[in-house]
Amino acid sequence: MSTDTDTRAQIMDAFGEQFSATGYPGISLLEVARTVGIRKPSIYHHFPGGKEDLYTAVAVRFIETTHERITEALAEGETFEDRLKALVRVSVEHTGATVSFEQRVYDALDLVSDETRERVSGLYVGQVLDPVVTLFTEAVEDGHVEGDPHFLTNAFLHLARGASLENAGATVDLFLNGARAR
Amino acid sequence: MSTDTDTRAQIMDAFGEQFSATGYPGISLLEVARTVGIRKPSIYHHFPGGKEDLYTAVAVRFIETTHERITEALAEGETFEDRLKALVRVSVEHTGATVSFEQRVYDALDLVSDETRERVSGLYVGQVLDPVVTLFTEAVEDGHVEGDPHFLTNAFLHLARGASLENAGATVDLFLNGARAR
DNA sequence: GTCTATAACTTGATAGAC
DNA sequence: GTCTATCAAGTTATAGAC
Repeated sequence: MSTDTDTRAQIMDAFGEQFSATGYPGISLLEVARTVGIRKPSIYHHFPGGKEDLYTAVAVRFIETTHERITEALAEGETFEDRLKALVRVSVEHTGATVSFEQRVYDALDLVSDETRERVSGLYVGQVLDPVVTLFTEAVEDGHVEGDPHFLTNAFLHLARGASLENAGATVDLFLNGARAR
Repeated sequence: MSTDTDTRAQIMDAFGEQFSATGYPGISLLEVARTVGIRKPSIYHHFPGGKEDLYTAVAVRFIETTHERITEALAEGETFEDRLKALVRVSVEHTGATVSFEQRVYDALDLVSDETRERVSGLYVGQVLDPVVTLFTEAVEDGHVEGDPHFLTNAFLHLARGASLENAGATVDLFLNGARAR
Protein backbone atom coordinates (compact mmCIF):
# COMPACT_ATOMS: atom_id res chain seq x y z
CA MET A 1 0.00 0.00 0.00
CA SER A 2 1.22 3.47 -0.83
CA THR A 3 1.72 6.13 1.79
CA ASP A 4 -0.67 8.27 -0.25
CA THR A 5 -3.88 7.45 1.51
CA ASP A 6 -2.08 7.52 4.83
CA THR A 7 -0.81 11.08 4.39
CA ARG A 8 -4.18 12.13 3.07
CA ALA A 9 -5.87 10.74 6.15
CA GLN A 10 -3.32 12.41 8.43
CA ILE A 11 -3.98 15.76 6.77
CA MET A 12 -7.71 15.30 7.27
CA ASP A 13 -7.20 14.34 10.91
CA ALA A 14 -5.03 17.36 11.64
CA PHE A 15 -7.45 19.63 9.83
CA GLY A 16 -10.37 18.15 11.74
CA GLU A 17 -8.70 18.71 15.07
CA GLN A 18 -7.98 22.37 14.35
CA PHE A 19 -11.42 22.76 12.84
CA SER A 20 -12.98 21.44 16.02
CA ALA A 21 -10.94 23.83 18.15
CA THR A 22 -11.22 27.09 16.22
CA GLY A 23 -13.76 26.68 13.41
CA TYR A 24 -13.22 27.26 9.72
CA PRO A 25 -11.66 30.75 9.71
CA GLY A 26 -9.24 29.86 12.48
CA ILE A 27 -7.54 27.02 10.63
CA SER A 28 -3.99 27.48 9.39
CA LEU A 29 -2.88 25.14 6.63
CA LEU A 30 0.70 25.82 7.70
CA GLU A 31 -0.14 24.51 11.15
CA VAL A 32 -1.89 21.52 9.61
CA ALA A 33 1.21 20.74 7.55
CA ARG A 34 3.45 21.08 10.61
CA THR A 35 1.26 18.70 12.59
CA VAL A 36 1.46 16.08 9.86
CA GLY A 37 5.17 16.66 9.35
CA ILE A 38 5.11 17.84 5.74
CA ARG A 39 5.45 21.18 3.96
CA LYS A 40 2.40 23.24 3.17
CA PRO A 41 2.49 22.84 -0.65
CA SER A 42 2.16 19.07 -0.21
CA ILE A 43 -1.35 19.60 1.09
CA TYR A 44 -2.30 20.96 -2.33
CA HIS A 45 -1.28 17.72 -3.99
CA HIS A 46 -3.86 15.81 -1.95
CA PHE A 47 -6.43 18.62 -1.88
CA PRO A 48 -6.03 20.82 -4.99
CA GLY A 49 -8.91 23.03 -3.87
CA GLY A 50 -7.03 23.97 -0.68
CA LYS A 51 -8.88 24.87 2.49
CA GLU A 52 -12.40 24.49 1.13
CA ASP A 53 -11.53 21.19 -0.51
CA LEU A 54 -10.26 19.92 2.83
CA TYR A 55 -13.36 21.17 4.61
CA THR A 56 -15.56 19.28 2.16
CA ALA A 57 -13.64 16.05 2.62
CA VAL A 58 -13.68 16.29 6.41
CA ALA A 59 -17.35 17.28 6.53
CA VAL A 60 -18.38 14.45 4.20
CA ARG A 61 -16.40 11.94 6.22
CA PHE A 62 -18.00 13.20 9.44
CA ILE A 63 -21.50 13.05 8.00
CA GLU A 64 -21.02 9.53 6.66
CA THR A 65 -19.60 8.34 9.97
CA THR A 66 -22.51 9.95 11.79
CA HIS A 67 -24.94 8.28 9.39
CA GLU A 68 -23.43 4.90 10.20
CA ARG A 69 -23.63 5.52 13.94
CA ILE A 70 -27.22 6.65 13.68
CA THR A 71 -28.14 3.60 11.63
CA GLU A 72 -26.45 1.35 14.20
CA ALA A 73 -28.14 3.17 17.07
CA LEU A 74 -31.57 2.78 15.49
CA ALA A 75 -30.93 -0.90 14.78
CA GLU A 76 -29.60 -1.86 18.20
CA GLY A 77 -32.54 -0.51 20.19
CA GLU A 78 -35.49 -2.79 20.74
CA THR A 79 -38.05 -0.26 21.90
CA PHE A 80 -38.62 3.29 20.69
CA GLU A 81 -37.31 4.59 23.99
CA ASP A 82 -34.10 2.57 23.66
CA ARG A 83 -33.55 3.97 20.20
CA LEU A 84 -33.87 7.51 21.52
CA LYS A 85 -31.33 6.78 24.25
CA ALA A 86 -28.92 5.39 21.67
CA LEU A 87 -29.38 8.55 19.58
CA VAL A 88 -28.56 10.73 22.58
CA ARG A 89 -25.37 8.76 23.10
CA VAL A 90 -24.37 9.29 19.46
CA SER A 91 -24.96 13.01 19.91
CA VAL A 92 -22.94 13.11 23.13
CA GLU A 93 -19.97 11.39 21.49
CA HIS A 94 -19.88 14.11 18.87
CA THR A 95 -19.93 16.94 21.36
CA GLY A 96 -16.43 18.29 21.84
CA ALA A 97 -15.16 20.75 24.39
CA THR A 98 -17.20 23.87 23.86
CA VAL A 99 -18.88 23.33 20.54
CA SER A 100 -19.73 20.16 18.67
CA PHE A 101 -18.10 19.15 15.42
CA GLU A 102 -21.57 19.09 13.93
CA GLN A 103 -22.06 22.72 14.88
CA ARG A 104 -18.69 23.60 13.31
CA VAL A 105 -19.64 21.91 10.05
CA TYR A 106 -23.01 23.64 9.96
CA ASP A 107 -21.43 26.92 10.97
CA ALA A 108 -18.89 26.97 8.14
CA LEU A 109 -21.59 26.62 5.47
CA ASP A 110 -21.97 30.39 5.30
CA LEU A 111 -18.28 30.82 4.56
CA VAL A 112 -17.85 28.44 1.63
CA SER A 113 -18.94 28.47 -2.00
CA ASP A 114 -22.50 27.73 -3.08
CA GLU A 115 -21.49 24.37 -4.54
CA THR A 116 -19.82 23.20 -1.34
CA ARG A 117 -22.67 24.48 0.80
CA GLU A 118 -25.31 22.69 -1.25
CA ARG A 119 -23.35 19.47 -1.36
CA VAL A 120 -22.58 19.34 2.37
CA SER A 121 -25.96 20.55 3.58
CA GLY A 122 -27.77 18.19 1.20
CA LEU A 123 -25.73 15.27 2.46
CA TYR A 124 -26.36 16.31 6.08
CA VAL A 125 -30.11 16.43 5.60
CA GLY A 126 -30.20 13.11 3.79
CA GLN A 127 -27.80 11.17 6.00
CA VAL A 128 -28.27 12.66 9.45
CA LEU A 129 -31.59 14.49 9.65
CA ASP A 130 -33.83 12.30 7.51
CA PRO A 131 -33.26 9.07 9.45
CA VAL A 132 -34.36 10.82 12.65
CA VAL A 133 -37.36 12.40 10.93
CA THR A 134 -38.31 8.95 9.66
CA LEU A 135 -38.01 7.53 13.18
CA PHE A 136 -40.39 10.18 14.53
CA THR A 137 -42.78 9.84 11.60
CA GLU A 138 -43.14 6.14 12.34
CA ALA A 139 -43.34 6.81 16.07
CA VAL A 140 -46.25 9.20 15.51
CA GLU A 141 -47.98 6.63 13.29
CA ASP A 142 -47.44 3.95 15.90
CA GLY A 143 -48.90 6.21 18.59
CA HIS A 144 -45.76 6.47 20.73
CA VAL A 145 -45.56 10.23 20.46
CA GLU A 146 -47.72 13.02 19.09
CA GLY A 147 -46.86 16.17 17.16
CA ASP A 148 -45.19 17.19 13.92
CA PRO A 149 -42.26 14.85 13.14
CA HIS A 150 -40.03 17.74 12.02
CA PHE A 151 -40.76 19.72 15.16
CA LEU A 152 -40.10 16.65 17.29
CA THR A 153 -36.84 15.91 15.45
CA ASN A 154 -35.56 19.44 15.90
CA ALA A 155 -36.56 19.57 19.56
CA PHE A 156 -35.07 16.17 20.33
CA LEU A 157 -31.74 16.90 18.63
CA HIS A 158 -31.40 20.22 20.45
CA LEU A 159 -32.20 18.53 23.73
CA ALA A 160 -29.70 15.76 22.97
CA ARG A 161 -27.01 18.36 22.30
CA GLY A 162 -27.17 19.41 25.94
CA ALA A 163 -27.04 15.89 27.32
CA SER A 164 -24.14 13.99 28.82
CA LEU A 165 -23.44 10.26 29.04
CA GLU A 166 -24.65 10.24 32.64
CA ASN A 167 -28.03 11.84 32.03
CA ALA A 168 -28.86 10.31 28.64
CA GLY A 169 -31.70 8.36 30.24
CA ALA A 170 -33.02 11.38 32.14
CA THR A 171 -32.93 13.43 28.93
CA VAL A 172 -35.03 10.91 27.02
CA ASP A 173 -37.40 10.70 29.97
CA LEU A 174 -37.76 14.47 29.98
CA PHE A 175 -38.43 14.47 26.26
CA LEU A 176 -41.12 11.80 26.50
CA ASN A 177 -42.80 12.69 29.79
CA GLY A 178 -41.95 16.33 30.41
CA ALA A 179 -40.67 18.08 33.51
CA ARG A 180 -44.09 18.66 35.08
CA ALA A 181 -44.40 17.24 38.57
CA ARG A 182 -46.79 14.32 38.76
CA MET B 1 -22.02 65.30 23.48
CA SER B 2 -18.72 64.23 22.01
CA THR B 3 -18.47 61.90 19.05
CA ASP B 4 -16.32 59.67 21.24
CA THR B 5 -18.96 57.39 22.62
CA ASP B 6 -20.66 57.34 19.26
CA THR B 7 -17.60 56.08 17.39
CA ARG B 8 -16.94 53.60 20.16
CA ALA B 9 -20.46 52.25 19.84
CA GLN B 10 -20.16 52.10 16.06
CA ILE B 11 -16.96 50.07 16.35
CA MET B 12 -18.64 47.67 18.74
CA ASP B 13 -21.64 47.33 16.43
CA ALA B 14 -19.48 46.59 13.39
CA PHE B 15 -17.39 44.14 15.38
CA GLY B 16 -20.52 42.43 16.68
CA GLU B 17 -21.93 41.99 13.21
CA GLN B 18 -18.77 40.38 11.88
CA PHE B 19 -18.43 38.36 15.05
CA SER B 20 -21.92 37.00 14.56
CA ALA B 21 -21.18 36.07 10.95
CA THR B 22 -17.74 34.48 11.21
CA GLY B 23 -16.84 34.03 14.87
CA TYR B 24 -13.78 35.35 16.66
CA PRO B 25 -10.97 34.16 14.35
CA GLY B 26 -12.77 35.37 11.24
CA ILE B 27 -12.93 39.00 12.30
CA SER B 28 -10.79 41.57 10.52
CA LEU B 29 -10.22 44.84 12.36
CA LEU B 30 -9.46 46.43 8.99
CA GLU B 31 -12.93 45.45 7.82
CA VAL B 32 -14.42 46.76 11.07
CA ALA B 33 -12.68 50.11 10.53
CA ARG B 34 -13.89 50.25 6.94
CA THR B 35 -17.47 49.63 8.01
CA VAL B 36 -17.33 52.42 10.56
CA GLY B 37 -15.57 54.75 8.15
CA ILE B 38 -12.32 55.25 10.05
CA ARG B 39 -8.74 53.96 9.73
CA LYS B 40 -7.67 50.87 11.59
CA PRO B 41 -5.30 52.56 14.08
CA SER B 42 -8.22 54.61 15.36
CA ILE B 43 -9.72 51.45 16.77
CA TYR B 44 -6.75 51.18 19.11
CA HIS B 45 -7.55 54.55 20.63
CA HIS B 46 -10.93 53.27 21.79
CA PHE B 47 -9.80 49.72 22.47
CA PRO B 48 -6.10 49.67 23.37
CA GLY B 49 -6.17 45.91 23.83
CA GLY B 50 -7.19 45.40 20.20
CA LYS B 51 -9.26 42.43 19.14
CA GLU B 52 -9.57 40.81 22.54
CA ASP B 53 -10.42 44.11 24.18
CA LEU B 54 -13.22 44.58 21.66
CA TYR B 55 -14.44 41.04 22.18
CA THR B 56 -14.66 41.64 25.92
CA ALA B 57 -16.63 44.86 25.49
CA VAL B 58 -19.06 43.31 23.02
CA ALA B 59 -19.50 40.15 25.09
CA VAL B 60 -20.10 42.13 28.29
CA ARG B 61 -22.63 44.36 26.55
CA PHE B 62 -24.43 41.31 25.15
CA ILE B 63 -24.52 39.55 28.50
CA GLU B 64 -25.85 42.63 30.28
CA THR B 65 -28.52 43.17 27.65
CA THR B 66 -29.48 39.52 27.89
CA HIS B 67 -29.66 39.82 31.66
CA GLU B 68 -32.08 42.73 31.33
CA ARG B 69 -34.26 40.86 28.87
CA ILE B 70 -34.33 37.79 31.09
CA THR B 71 -35.27 39.88 34.10
CA GLU B 72 -38.05 41.55 32.11
CA ALA B 73 -39.26 38.20 30.79
CA LEU B 74 -39.41 36.72 34.28
CA ALA B 75 -41.24 39.78 35.60
CA GLU B 76 -43.83 40.09 32.87
CA GLY B 77 -45.10 36.49 33.10
CA GLU B 78 -47.87 35.80 35.59
CA THR B 79 -47.67 32.02 35.71
CA PHE B 80 -44.59 29.78 35.61
CA GLU B 81 -45.61 28.63 32.15
CA ASP B 82 -45.84 32.22 30.88
CA ARG B 83 -42.38 32.93 32.21
CA LEU B 84 -40.97 29.96 30.33
CA LYS B 85 -42.60 31.15 27.11
CA ALA B 86 -41.10 34.60 27.60
CA LEU B 87 -37.68 33.01 28.12
CA VAL B 88 -38.01 31.07 24.89
CA ARG B 89 -38.80 34.30 23.07
CA VAL B 90 -35.68 35.94 24.52
CA SER B 91 -33.64 32.99 23.30
CA VAL B 92 -35.19 33.11 19.83
CA GLU B 93 -34.42 36.82 19.45
CA HIS B 94 -30.75 36.07 20.08
CA THR B 95 -30.56 33.34 17.51
CA GLY B 96 -28.98 34.64 14.31
CA ALA B 97 -28.70 32.96 10.95
CA THR B 98 -26.81 29.74 11.60
CA VAL B 99 -25.39 30.17 15.06
CA SER B 100 -26.51 32.33 17.95
CA PHE B 101 -24.52 35.26 19.28
CA GLU B 102 -24.52 33.51 22.61
CA GLN B 103 -22.85 30.48 21.05
CA ARG B 104 -20.25 32.75 19.41
CA VAL B 105 -19.42 34.37 22.74
CA TYR B 106 -19.14 31.02 24.48
CA ASP B 107 -17.18 29.60 21.58
CA ALA B 108 -14.49 32.29 21.62
CA LEU B 109 -13.67 31.67 25.28
CA ASP B 110 -11.11 29.03 24.31
CA LEU B 111 -9.29 31.52 22.10
CA VAL B 112 -8.77 34.39 24.52
CA SER B 113 -6.57 34.95 27.55
CA ASP B 114 -7.31 33.42 30.92
CA GLU B 115 -8.31 36.78 32.38
CA THR B 116 -10.82 37.52 29.64
CA ARG B 117 -12.23 34.01 29.76
CA GLU B 118 -12.77 34.12 33.51
CA ARG B 119 -14.32 37.55 33.41
CA VAL B 120 -16.73 36.81 30.56
CA SER B 121 -17.70 33.32 31.65
CA GLY B 122 -18.17 34.47 35.23
CA LEU B 123 -20.43 37.27 34.12
CA TYR B 124 -22.37 34.87 31.87
CA VAL B 125 -23.02 32.44 34.68
CA GLY B 126 -24.06 35.17 37.10
CA GLN B 127 -26.20 37.25 34.76
CA VAL B 128 -27.69 34.72 32.35
CA LEU B 129 -27.50 31.25 33.83
CA ASP B 130 -28.15 31.90 37.51
CA PRO B 131 -31.52 33.67 37.05
CA VAL B 132 -32.81 30.67 35.13
CA VAL B 133 -31.43 28.24 37.70
CA THR B 134 -33.17 30.29 40.40
CA LEU B 135 -36.43 30.14 38.46
CA PHE B 136 -36.24 26.35 38.26
CA THR B 137 -35.14 26.01 41.88
CA GLU B 138 -38.25 27.88 42.97
CA ALA B 139 -40.41 25.98 40.50
CA VAL B 140 -39.23 22.69 41.98
CA GLU B 141 -39.94 23.98 45.50
CA ASP B 142 -43.40 25.13 44.44
CA GLY B 143 -44.10 21.74 42.91
CA HIS B 144 -44.49 22.93 39.32
CA VAL B 145 -41.72 20.70 38.00
CA GLU B 146 -39.52 17.94 39.34
CA GLY B 147 -35.84 17.17 38.86
CA ASP B 148 -32.47 18.79 39.43
CA PRO B 149 -32.66 22.57 38.76
CA HIS B 150 -29.32 22.59 36.92
CA PHE B 151 -30.34 19.70 34.71
CA LEU B 152 -33.67 21.37 34.00
CA THR B 153 -31.99 24.70 33.21
CA ASN B 154 -29.55 23.10 30.79
CA ALA B 155 -32.26 21.05 29.09
CA PHE B 156 -34.65 23.97 28.81
CA LEU B 157 -32.06 26.34 27.36
CA HIS B 158 -30.96 23.77 24.77
CA LEU B 159 -34.57 23.16 23.84
CA ALA B 160 -35.22 26.91 23.61
CA ARG B 161 -32.23 27.27 21.27
CA GLY B 162 -34.06 25.17 18.69
CA ALA B 163 -37.33 27.04 18.97
CA SER B 164 -38.84 29.70 16.72
CA LEU B 165 -41.29 32.49 17.43
CA GLU B 166 -44.10 30.40 15.98
CA ASN B 167 -43.56 27.31 18.09
CA ALA B 168 -42.52 28.95 21.37
CA GLY B 169 -45.72 27.73 22.99
CA ALA B 170 -45.36 24.21 21.61
CA THR B 171 -41.76 24.10 22.85
CA VAL B 172 -42.75 25.00 26.41
CA ASP B 173 -45.58 22.47 26.23
CA LEU B 174 -43.15 19.78 25.10
CA PHE B 175 -40.80 20.68 27.94
CA LEU B 176 -43.52 20.51 30.59
CA ASN B 177 -45.65 17.63 29.32
CA GLY B 178 -43.38 15.62 27.05
CA ALA B 179 -43.95 14.25 23.56
CA ARG B 180 -45.60 11.00 24.67
CA ALA B 181 -49.04 10.46 23.16
CA ARG B 182 -51.82 10.64 25.71
C1' DG C 1 -9.52 61.54 17.96
C1' DT C 2 -8.03 60.51 13.81
C1' DC C 3 -4.62 60.26 10.72
C1' DT C 4 -0.19 58.36 7.67
C1' DA C 5 3.32 55.20 7.65
C1' DT C 6 5.31 51.12 8.81
C1' DA C 7 6.92 47.01 11.31
C1' DA C 8 6.62 42.16 11.76
C1' DC C 9 4.25 38.40 10.60
C1' DT C 10 0.76 34.91 8.72
C1' DT C 11 -2.42 33.69 5.38
C1' DG C 12 -3.83 30.78 1.07
C1' DA C 13 -1.98 29.50 -3.09
C1' DT C 14 1.26 28.47 -7.24
C1' DA C 15 5.49 27.28 -10.20
C1' DG C 16 8.73 24.23 -11.00
C1' DA C 17 12.74 21.12 -9.49
C1' DC C 18 13.63 16.38 -8.05
C1' DG D 1 4.57 12.76 -3.73
C1' DT D 2 7.25 15.97 -1.63
C1' DC D 3 10.16 19.53 -1.87
C1' DT D 4 12.26 24.82 -2.21
C1' DA D 5 11.14 29.24 -3.37
C1' DT D 6 8.08 32.73 -3.95
C1' DC D 7 3.83 35.46 -4.32
C1' DA D 8 0.26 38.87 -3.27
C1' DA D 9 -2.64 39.93 0.19
C1' DG D 10 -3.98 39.66 4.53
C1' DT D 11 -3.27 40.14 9.81
C1' DT D 12 -2.46 42.70 14.55
C1' DA D 13 -0.22 46.32 16.40
C1' DT D 14 2.70 50.61 17.19
C1' DA D 15 5.04 55.33 16.52
C1' DG D 16 4.39 59.72 15.75
C1' DA D 17 2.25 63.81 13.04
C1' DC D 18 -1.72 66.91 13.17
